[in-house]
Amino acid sequence: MGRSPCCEKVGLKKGPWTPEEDKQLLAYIEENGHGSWHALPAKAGLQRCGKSCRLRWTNYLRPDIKRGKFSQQEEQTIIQLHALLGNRWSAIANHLPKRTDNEIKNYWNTHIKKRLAKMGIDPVTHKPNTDALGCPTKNSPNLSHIAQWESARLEAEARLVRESKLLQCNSSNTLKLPKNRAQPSSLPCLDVLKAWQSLCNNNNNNMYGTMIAMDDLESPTSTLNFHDIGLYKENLVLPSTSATTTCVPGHKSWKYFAKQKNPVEENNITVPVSGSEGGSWIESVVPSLNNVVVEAHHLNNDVELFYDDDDQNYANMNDKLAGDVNFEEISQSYWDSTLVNLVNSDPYLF
DNA sequence: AAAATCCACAACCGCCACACG
DNA sequence: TCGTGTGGCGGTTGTGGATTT
Repeated sequence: MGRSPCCEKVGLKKGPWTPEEDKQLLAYIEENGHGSWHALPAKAGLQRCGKSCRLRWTNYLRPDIKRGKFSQQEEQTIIQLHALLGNRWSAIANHLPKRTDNEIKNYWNTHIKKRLAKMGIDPVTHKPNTDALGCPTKNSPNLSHIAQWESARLEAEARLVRESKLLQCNSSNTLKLPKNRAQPSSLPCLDVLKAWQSLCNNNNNNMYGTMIAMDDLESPTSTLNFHDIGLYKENLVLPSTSATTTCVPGHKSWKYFAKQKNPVEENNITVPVSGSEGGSWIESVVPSLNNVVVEAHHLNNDVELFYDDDDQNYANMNDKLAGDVNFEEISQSYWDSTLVNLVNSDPYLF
C-alpha cells in the first residue's frame, strides 16, 4: 500500500550513482545475490534506499544488459510492439532480449515518438494523423515505408474487425480462465475462435496485421488482446521433442517447446486444427484481461505445448541458453545435441 | 566565448498488485 | 478480511553534455 517507506528516510543519498557505489553494489550482489532490496543497502554499506539500488541494478549494472544504439530491427520491433501493447514497457522489454523497459521507454520518448510524429503518424494510436475532416495532415502525404506499412495494417485491421463483428458471442462458450487472471465481464468468444482460425489458416506470414485486428475487436482499449499470438513467430523456432514437431498449420516455422505433462481438460475452447500432422491436436485459446494464452495438447503423446507471455517462458528459456543464442538461429542439430536435454532435465522452464 | 537551448538518458516519484502474517 | 511490506511499473524530472544563438 502506498509508497515504500524506505525512500522517505532522511540521510539517504539521491541522484547519480558514483563508480564507487556501483562497484559496491555490484560486488555485494555478485557475492550474495540481492535478496531483499529493502535490506540490501545496509548490508552492502550503501547510503541508498533499496528501491534506488534495485533500479540501478536492473537498469544499469545487471551483466545481461545490452547497451548502446538500438538496431533497426530492434526499433522496428519496438514500434510493432507498441502498436500492440501501448506503453507497457516491461512487456515490450520482454521481447527485446537484454534491453530494459526504462531504456526502451527512453528510446521511444526521445527518438521513435518524434520520428513517427514527423511522418504524420500519431505515436499513440499508430494511425495516420488527420485533420478535423478526416483528411491527411500536411505530413501525411509523404508517408515512409513504415507509414505505408501502418496503413496496410490498418486496412487489414478494419477488414478483420468487420468479419469478426459478423459473429456473435455464444454465451455457452464461457471460458474458464486460469487462476490469477482477471476475467473480463464479457468475452467475444467466437471472435476469439475466428481469430485463432484465421491465424492458423493464414499462409502468407502476414500475421501481424491479423493480430492487431483482433486487438481492437471491441474498442480501442479492449481488454482482449491477441498480441501474444504470433509475436513469437520469429522467436519460437525451437523444435519440440520426438514426433511432436507439428507446427501450427500455415506457419511451418513455428515449432514449439514441449514438456511431458498430462493432458489438461480445462480452460478450453477447443479448436481442432485441421491439417496438423501427428494426430490429436487441440488448440486452446484462453483470453484473459491482458493477453491470450495458447495451449496445444497432443493427446496421443501426452505432451503439452504451451506458451504464455505473462509467465515469461521465453525469458526463462533465454536465461537457460548458453551465450547469446538467438532463437532464430537454433538449428535442429543444436536442438538434438543440447536443448532437448536441457528441456527434459528442467521441468520449470515453463 | 558565453549564454541559451536542446537532447538523451539516468534516476526518482507515486501508484498498484501481491504476498504474508 | 485487513494491514503492512515489498517489488514492479509507467510517468516524470533532473542532470550533464552537445549544439545553437
